[in-house]
Amino acid sequence: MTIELSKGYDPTDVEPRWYAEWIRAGHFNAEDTGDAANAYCIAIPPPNVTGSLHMGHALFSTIQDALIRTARMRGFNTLWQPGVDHAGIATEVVVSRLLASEGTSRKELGRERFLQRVWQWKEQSGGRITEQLRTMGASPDWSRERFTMDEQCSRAVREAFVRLYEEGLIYRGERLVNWSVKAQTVISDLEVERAEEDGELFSFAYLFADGSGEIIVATTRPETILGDTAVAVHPDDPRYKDAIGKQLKCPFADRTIPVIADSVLVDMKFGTGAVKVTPAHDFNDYETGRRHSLPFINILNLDGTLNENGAAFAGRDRFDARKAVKKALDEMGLARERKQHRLSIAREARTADILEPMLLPQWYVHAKPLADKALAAVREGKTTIEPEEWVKTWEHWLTNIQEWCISRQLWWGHQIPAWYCDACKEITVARTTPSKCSKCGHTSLKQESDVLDTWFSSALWPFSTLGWPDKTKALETFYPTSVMETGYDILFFWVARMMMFGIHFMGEVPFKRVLLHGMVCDERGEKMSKVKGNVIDPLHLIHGATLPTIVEAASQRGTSAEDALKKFKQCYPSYAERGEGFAAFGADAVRFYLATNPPQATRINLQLRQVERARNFANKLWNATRFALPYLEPLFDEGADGSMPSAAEMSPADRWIVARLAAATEEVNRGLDEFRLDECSTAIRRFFWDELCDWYLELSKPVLNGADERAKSTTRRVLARCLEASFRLLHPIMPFVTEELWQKLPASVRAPRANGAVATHVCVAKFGAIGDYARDEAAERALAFVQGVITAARNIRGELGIKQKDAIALRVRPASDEQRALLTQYDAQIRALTIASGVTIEAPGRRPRGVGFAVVEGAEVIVPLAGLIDPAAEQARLEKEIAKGKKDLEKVNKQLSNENFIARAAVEAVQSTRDEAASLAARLGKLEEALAVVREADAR
RNA sequence: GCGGGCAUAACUCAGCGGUAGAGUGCGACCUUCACACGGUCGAAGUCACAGGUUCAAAUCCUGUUGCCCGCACCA
Repeated sequence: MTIELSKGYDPTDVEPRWYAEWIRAGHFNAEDTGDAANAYCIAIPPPNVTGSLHMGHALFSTIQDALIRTARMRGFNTLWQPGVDHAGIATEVVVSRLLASEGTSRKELGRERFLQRVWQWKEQSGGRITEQLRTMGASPDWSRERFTMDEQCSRAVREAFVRLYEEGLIYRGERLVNWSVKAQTVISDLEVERAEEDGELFSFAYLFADGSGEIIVATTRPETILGDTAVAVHPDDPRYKDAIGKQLKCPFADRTIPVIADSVLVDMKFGTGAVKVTPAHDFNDYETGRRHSLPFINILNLDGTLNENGAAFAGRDRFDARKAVKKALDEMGLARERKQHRLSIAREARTADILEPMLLPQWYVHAKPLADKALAAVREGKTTIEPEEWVKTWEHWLTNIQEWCISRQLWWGHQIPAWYCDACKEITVARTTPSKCSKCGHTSLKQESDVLDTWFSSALWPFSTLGWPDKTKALETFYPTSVMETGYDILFFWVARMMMFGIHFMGEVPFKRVLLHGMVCDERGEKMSKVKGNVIDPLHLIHGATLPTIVEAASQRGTSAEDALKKFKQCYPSYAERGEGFAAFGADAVRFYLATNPPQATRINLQLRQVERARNFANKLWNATRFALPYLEPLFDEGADGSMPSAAEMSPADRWIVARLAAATEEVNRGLDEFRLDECSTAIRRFFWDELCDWYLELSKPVLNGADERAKSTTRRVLARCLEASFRLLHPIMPFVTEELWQKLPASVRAPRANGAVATHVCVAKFGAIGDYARDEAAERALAFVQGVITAARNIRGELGIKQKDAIALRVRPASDEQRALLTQYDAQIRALTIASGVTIEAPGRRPRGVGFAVVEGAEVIVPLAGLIDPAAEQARLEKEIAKGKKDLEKVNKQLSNENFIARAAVEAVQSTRDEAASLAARLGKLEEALAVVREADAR
């Protein structure tokens, strides 16, 4: 039987096939065994139901899938818990837009019909991302997919809310919150996006009520004058000493406000040193208001218009009112100065609406006691955070924890299970809809219309998905989960809150390790956004796309093709200059590329050429296998022995490659355990490409094509085993190509499952473990010599410009019997790889004239140049070598002449330096002798 | 303002106490029967700057400069 592979690897053909096959085989399914010791679990950071795959998802799915696949191959009962969250604001925005396009609105439909509509939208177009994760090769247990709004998660949310309320950790209170007029809801402090923008600082005068003059204050929001309840000055400010305590006239209302002294709010050096105080519409003023017991005057309606406190401006929109107030002050002769001013503006992320601080009753979680426990858990090592740079940030945030506002004025979400009694106004909080008031027994109850923050349900995710509040077998098996892997940017949003709730409700941390990754940015390090026109769709990299398609997807709708292309080229200069689209690089390539980035990087600057490089690596795997398969034919026979040969049977090259495999296996395992996928990918790439392909395959060719059947059999098995082992090591990062190629190998060389049973797929074959293969120092030394001779000869060829077609008559003078034997054994290989007509073993004696010369491990490599090139060219090359050798030797000698070094450095350090000096000196001596010969020849 | 991080080859980044590494890019040569998505050879770095600790510092400490990220402030 002969398996023929096409010349190049085509991921588009391979990837979908294997995904379907894995699912069919049920390999991703976990079991609720109750055996926690053998369980491995990661709860997916649930993507938004509105979302579609972006680079961030591609990154997390690559990392988590690699960890999950490794654990599965190692024989753990592995659960990657999938699901999406309901994304309160985002979903309402999406569906509201849809409704607007249909000429209707949320309000028009009413709560019930609106929610029906959202569910309908969710069924049709929500959760597209879970399909896309399949394209990435992600291997969660899809049979357990959860949604934060499904029955199970909703029950957990109600239970959590009620318990926290009963424990006094949830309360309703009136505080200043960030109100979004456009989104019609409050948002939490964490979700506020601040940016510097240009604005105007407007100054005007407050007149004293007694007519004794004025105080000038400045503001960027003149309409808030209507809510002012004081003007503050610094108590130490001599300018205003007499003003303190006096009353000022409100320009638009029939009331007066006091001048107060406050050293916290007022910076004497800023502006006039006097500040208007609007406690109901500014966070600092709010605190000031509380300190001085000032009245809180709310001037805004929820729709952003001014309310009855807005006097003449009542009913006008906040921004109209601003203009009108300025004009009015102008007309009253109170306006003083206008100047351009940079200020930081708070906006809501989804709608870009300017947020208004407003005084509204909301529900809060009293976070402090929960945060203390989360803090302690990390300090006590119950949960580790990696990379550890983030621990300080974690500590800082949790020690300064703010109350968590959990109510949102949305319809889409978990409606708060609190009921207000019409009769006594008391609040009844209950798991199921109560029939009467818990206080007065009245039956006229109305449920709180607000819903909970999406993060509230997400915070329960690691255990709500496993069946909490019931005591389930799944919880017993998989809680605490093994790892939480996510972007550092949601350390607070999510990780901290999961920790708080996990510890509180489960009595145990929700995960043992927190692994954080960075943000995928464009080539220049800019965050991806449609505004910048630098968004890359991972699916375009996977399936291929033309440049116009890529560019169109990169930018906002409505951007001209020309502009979009210009922006794109700026963001990806090194790639865009080619003017090409993407070939279908495949999910494996995208994964491999993403895995090469170290986890400490807060930014991963997308290098499109590197994705290409990763694709090339897949092709390399393919072609190495394509080369090997015909030679492996005997291993396909019934009952063929595909075992790894014993060391005694193997040649030095065989032992060497197995030793290198052992090293790679070690590095890959270490990399995985230390959350360093970059080191895994480097190690496996180096082993496969630089060692297996560049050396072992080349050295094996003469053996495989030769007549020595025993050597052939050994090499065949070593080669097959190395390929097989490589595919297993690489599988967690490049699942598709490794599965495809592993399946093509003879069954006789394929590893079984971790439990010894036959593995039908590489995705369940035993993962390579440290100790599976033997290190072999003698073989490494031997091959260093053989490779050294070949490299030296190639170097002479290359530097002296010997033509490829010209064979050299290589001569080597070995420094030991071992070297002599290796030269004989690898005669064919050395000839082939250096394009030599022969390798003559040179007896000791005088150096011949007219040769290229090099020293390798004490042996002399001699390349006669007669008839090929002018031997004089060798002089320059030798001089360069000698100069380099002298410099190295000088450095080492200097160190050895330092008495302190000899006396104080570690014994091994001194010895290795001495050895180094000796070998450098010997080498230099030989090179100098060779140079002398060249000069002599030249002089004649 | 407070806190954190980063400065290493043209680019993107590893290395974090014992003679400077990778990939890309660059230059030269090669279509040799796995792969041009390839092969061989080569050029390229006072490891930001200034001090200190050490026998030894890219690596540890201090300071300076320049970037970046949080948090706060910006009337």
